[in-house]
Amino acid sequence: MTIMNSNGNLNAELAVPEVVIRRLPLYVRILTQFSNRGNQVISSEQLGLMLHMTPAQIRKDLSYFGRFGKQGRGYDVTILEQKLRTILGLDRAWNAAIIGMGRLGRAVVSYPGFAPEGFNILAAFDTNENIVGQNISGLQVRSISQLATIVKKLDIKIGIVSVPIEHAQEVIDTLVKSGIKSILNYAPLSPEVPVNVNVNSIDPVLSLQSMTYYMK
Amino acid sequence: MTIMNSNGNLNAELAVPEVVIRRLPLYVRILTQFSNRGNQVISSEQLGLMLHMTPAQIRKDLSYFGRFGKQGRGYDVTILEQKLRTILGLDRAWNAAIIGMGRLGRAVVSYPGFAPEGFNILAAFDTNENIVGQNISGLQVRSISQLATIVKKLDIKIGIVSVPIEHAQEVIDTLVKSGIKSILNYAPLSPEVPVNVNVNSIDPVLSLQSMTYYMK
DNA sequence: CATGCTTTGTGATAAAAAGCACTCACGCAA
DNA sequence: TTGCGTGAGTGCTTTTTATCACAAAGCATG
Repeated sequence: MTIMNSNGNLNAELAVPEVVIRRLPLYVRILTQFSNRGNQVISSEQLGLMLHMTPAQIRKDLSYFGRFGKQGRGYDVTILEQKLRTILGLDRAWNAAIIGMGRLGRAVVSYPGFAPEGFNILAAFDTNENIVGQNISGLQVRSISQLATIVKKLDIKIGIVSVPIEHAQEVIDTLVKSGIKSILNYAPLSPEVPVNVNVNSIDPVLSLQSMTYYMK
Repeated sequence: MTIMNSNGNLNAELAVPEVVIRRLPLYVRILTQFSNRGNQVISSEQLGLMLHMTPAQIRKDLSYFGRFGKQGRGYDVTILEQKLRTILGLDRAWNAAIIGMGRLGRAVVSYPGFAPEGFNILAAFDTNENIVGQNISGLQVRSISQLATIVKKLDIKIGIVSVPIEHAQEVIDTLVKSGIKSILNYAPLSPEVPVNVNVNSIDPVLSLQSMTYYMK
């Protein structure tokens, strides 16, 4: 992609702030809803109302990637959705593997929200020999020793970590060694990873623990 | 609490930024680990290493609430942990109710991470008459029509929403009407709530959708 | 095809957050 | 006791993020 920066220099790809990237999926979600309701055009004001943000912020965010709107009119819902999906890499499917098939892991693989968005959990792993070999939600649980092989064979790009905290860092190291660059982590720790690896942690307890501050 | 601000005015309680509040539970977590390993003192540098943040930021964050450290030495692990727990309101237990006892709701109530941190899910609700009356993980599922009554009776302060997106806003409205001020939301939407109500959403799909941006 | 209304895209400005760097308190050792 | 090394607390600076406000573009209407 070629982007012109404010000095007029070509090919000086300006880094898009991570906060902006984290908001794009929200826009995609609203656009999908809007298009399902049959709307063809949406304004930054409408988007802002639905997401509780200012229209200016939405326009700024979008302006990092191009000019998608029409003055006096707004954005074409379908086109903008498609553009954002392409920018985010959501115009294709992504294969994932999950490590840790205890209660949490079982819940994650049975969660019906991933597949419709193109995230396919194709392999499940565990260290516990009692669990290895079991069939859970259509997935044959494999030994973690096979991770690297399967990652290559099935073109897996995302690792989902749902092991107890004691094993989490070790499992993450194994994922990194297998070439995984994106990790969704359910264990309550701040893992150590190389800079070129992306970890995103899901931690409902942290959410609760900050909410209580305001409950007095 | 009495705080002196930079102008020397007393009782001018300065608002603590929300980002700071969201980081405090991370500090608590590390302090607990540290104290379990038998360490008595920790420095902002050590904390920063474990959490991948600068020592200066940690000291700044803590300085919103008081002076807890000793120069040349660091922070007393136990004392700091206790102070932060008190600040966050974690020196007591909090009762929660969950609404939506489908697959996701079942996973949430069986998650063993809440109770040890003092978050007790004392009641479960659903709209589906086939589910109401069932006993799930020791909880008798009740009809949503009883929500307000039970919230009062059991002193419930937190609502956990694990219903499908179609019912989420409606359920959240019901929680708000019952006097709930803190909501942990698992449904993929940005809910509409009054300003005095706090919603925190857990959304693994959004995490994945922003990670894919960097996977190219 | 002019006029008015709407809404984008974006420099400029403001606000918020993070980081720097220095002073001074504390502990320890000689 | 004095001197040294360490690390907290904090004013100041820098960086990042959000908001403002306005020119220009598009559409509708007569």
